[in-house]
Amino acid sequence: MGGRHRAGAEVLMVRRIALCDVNNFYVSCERVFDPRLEGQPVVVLSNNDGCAVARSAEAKALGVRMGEPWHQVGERGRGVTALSSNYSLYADMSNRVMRILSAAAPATEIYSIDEAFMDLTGVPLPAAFGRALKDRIRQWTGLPVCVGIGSTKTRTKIANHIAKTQPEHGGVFDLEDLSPEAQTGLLGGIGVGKVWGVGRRLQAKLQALGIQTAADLRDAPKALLRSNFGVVLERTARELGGEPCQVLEQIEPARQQIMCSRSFNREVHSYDELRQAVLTYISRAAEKLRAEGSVAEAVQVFIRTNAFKAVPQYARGVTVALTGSSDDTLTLAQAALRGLRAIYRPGYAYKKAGTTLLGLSPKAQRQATLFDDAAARARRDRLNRTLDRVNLRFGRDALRLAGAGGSRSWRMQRQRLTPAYTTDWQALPVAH
DNA sequence: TCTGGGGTCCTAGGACCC
DNA sequence: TCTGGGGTCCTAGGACCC
Repeated sequence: MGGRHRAGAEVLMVRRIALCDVNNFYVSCERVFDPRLEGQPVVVLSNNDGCAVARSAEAKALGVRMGEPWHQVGERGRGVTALSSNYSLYADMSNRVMRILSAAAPATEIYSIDEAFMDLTGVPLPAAFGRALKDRIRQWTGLPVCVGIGSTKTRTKIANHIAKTQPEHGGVFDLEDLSPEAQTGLLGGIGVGKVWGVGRRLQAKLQALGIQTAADLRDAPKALLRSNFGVVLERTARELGGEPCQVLEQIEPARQQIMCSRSFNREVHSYDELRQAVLTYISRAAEKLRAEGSVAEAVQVFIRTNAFKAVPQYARGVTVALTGSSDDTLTLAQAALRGLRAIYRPGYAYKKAGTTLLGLSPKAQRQATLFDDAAARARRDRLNRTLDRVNLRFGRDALRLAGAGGSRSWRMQRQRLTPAYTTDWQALPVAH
């Protein structure tokens, strides 16, 4: 075979992307370690056991909605097992899945805790590849996944939706296997709100313009989409038609901010308790910052009352710039407290607080400031490393700032927490 | 009454995602 | 009684500069 033919074949090679995601991820993780939950209605709740953030098929069938506050579910929740979210378990299971995917595909983009895009361009039988992958993940981790295949990320998302909702495909669906007419028929049966990148607001506006289905969006005039909604939705429509606008991001881009925020389990009034919370959150954010080898140039703090309650409302945030970038817990904590003092007002019932680190850059490139004291900085680095090591070994917050408080009765509740089966020796499951 | 044009930077707000 | 947390990108508008 001559070189010219080879080149021709490459030009004709069709772009093919797969999206693999775990079904009802948090619930499925819990089921791996407690098989009695199999076939039962199960939900996993958000922090403070607030909302349903993952639902088994049985729970969905009972009418438990995504993001619904658990206390509002009422009768529909009868017989449903509700669990607190166990993030160390989910993160560990996620790593196992992602390792398998990365080893199997030529290129992978980890998109979220439970899904990844894979470049299958050049893979001869994409659907067969998807089925083999699905079986392997089930066998090696116990988790059920679905695989969608298409020529763009947005089409891949559609294909994944089909794989999940139409069981006859066995959990793997390749949109490109269909004829153009069949594709149009299929997209015509999918509501525009199901398209990746179309949320509730856009859905309502699009419907008002007569754009009801994924096919309608694909075929809508690009100029209209551009002028009414902007460039993002225009790209989504192009992707639906098979024109790639989003590439596979193989290298994880550096994060731009690190946030740590929590709702309290009760209302908090005093500055003292808010200070405890803010110091706890900024410590955690600083830990994440150091773990990824970055420094921050500003700290943002916010506090707010309960927006769901008819009480006097107050919500404010402030950004405090540092003199030079830092990853030092004490420096960041001082900045956070300066911000908190500026925004705190007595007389309100606070429900939530948070801190964000902004202006991140790699520590290796940190600019020295005029008042840099290299020796003091080195001592502080050692202190922070010790802090991180102790907390890794003895559990989060084993060593913490004095102002972060002892009892911390405002902390979030997780009353239905399952054991950290895979990341804590004390919690290893026992085989009988 | 008339009152440039264009660039950059920053922030706030709105939309989305999982 | 009880309503999550952590991110991204885009746009509009104001400040400022030449």
